[in-house]
Amino acid sequence: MMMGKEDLGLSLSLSFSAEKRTTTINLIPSTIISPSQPPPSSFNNNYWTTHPPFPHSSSDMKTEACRLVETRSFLKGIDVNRMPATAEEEEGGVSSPNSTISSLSGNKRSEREGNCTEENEMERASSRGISDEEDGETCRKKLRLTKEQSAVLEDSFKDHHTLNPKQKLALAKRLGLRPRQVEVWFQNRRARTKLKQTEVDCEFLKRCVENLTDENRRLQKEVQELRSLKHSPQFYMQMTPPTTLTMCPSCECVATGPTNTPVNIPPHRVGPPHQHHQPMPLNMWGPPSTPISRGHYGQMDTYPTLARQK
DNA sequence: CGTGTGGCGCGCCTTACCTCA
DNA sequence: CGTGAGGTAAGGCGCGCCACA
Repeated sequence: MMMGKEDLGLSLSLSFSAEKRTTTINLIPSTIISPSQPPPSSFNNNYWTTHPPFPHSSSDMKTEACRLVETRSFLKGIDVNRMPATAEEEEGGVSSPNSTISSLSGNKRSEREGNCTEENEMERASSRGISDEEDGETCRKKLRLTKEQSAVLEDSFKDHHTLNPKQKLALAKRLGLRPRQVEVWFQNRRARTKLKQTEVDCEFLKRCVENLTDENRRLQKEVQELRSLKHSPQFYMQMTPPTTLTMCPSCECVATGPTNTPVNIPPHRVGPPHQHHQPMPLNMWGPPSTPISRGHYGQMDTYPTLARQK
């Protein structure tokens, strides 16, 4: 259901061609995933192909690598995520497709606030060894997931980047978390993933810019050389007037004068006499009358019309 | 069948907390 | 021990989708 939105994001992300998108996507697993972490199976799934990149800070590149380090600290603290009392109640409410979370998010704010102020918070606070006084002051207490919880969530994330209510409930129950916590974790995880994707895409774009700049330089240099060649008298003397040159639009063979005798016939075109189409004038000194794709240019060392004259 | 409404999940941005150097 | 930076759980808000009246 969110795919539409994500697809929209994709179109917003980068104005890549489809090919480039593919290329970018292929870059991801090796760049994003920390060396100690195998690429998640979901990379082949759908996420990367449907999730767009956006420019963000570069700091998040470290996130994944830091995750392992960071989880160290999880074990240091007390397990603050014991199954809250309300979790069971929430599960009990799952009878409709909307289920728990729906009922939770139905009153999202009140639910969150309610959880914060009542027994959940009490339990969380007590599990962290926080006194009641502290607990009463602020309802927002940072909960750190344990290493095991994070690992399970990561595994689950590899399978699917979104959870349906049943999966969420099951996961929450398994981890001893509130469904809302699981939901939040997945939301944040998706955000982190997207951030990293953006980083990769930015790098890719940078390389593209560099390559294009280089190529632009090269082409300008080439134009310079050709211009100087053009003004060389020796060059003129060896040439028939450009206006007499014609090229068959079909086979692209160059013919000179009214005889239409093709010159410079490519080896692969040697064969039965070719019926040339209406010859088109070949202007050697200006740009091609019809745009030529980069790919076409890329196959040649120099400007196409001149290349044929060599 | 088109329309208004409420529920729900998500993305995005932000805040608050936590850990570490 | 204090402090700033970085990471992350969670809050808030808006949006789109869907079911239903």
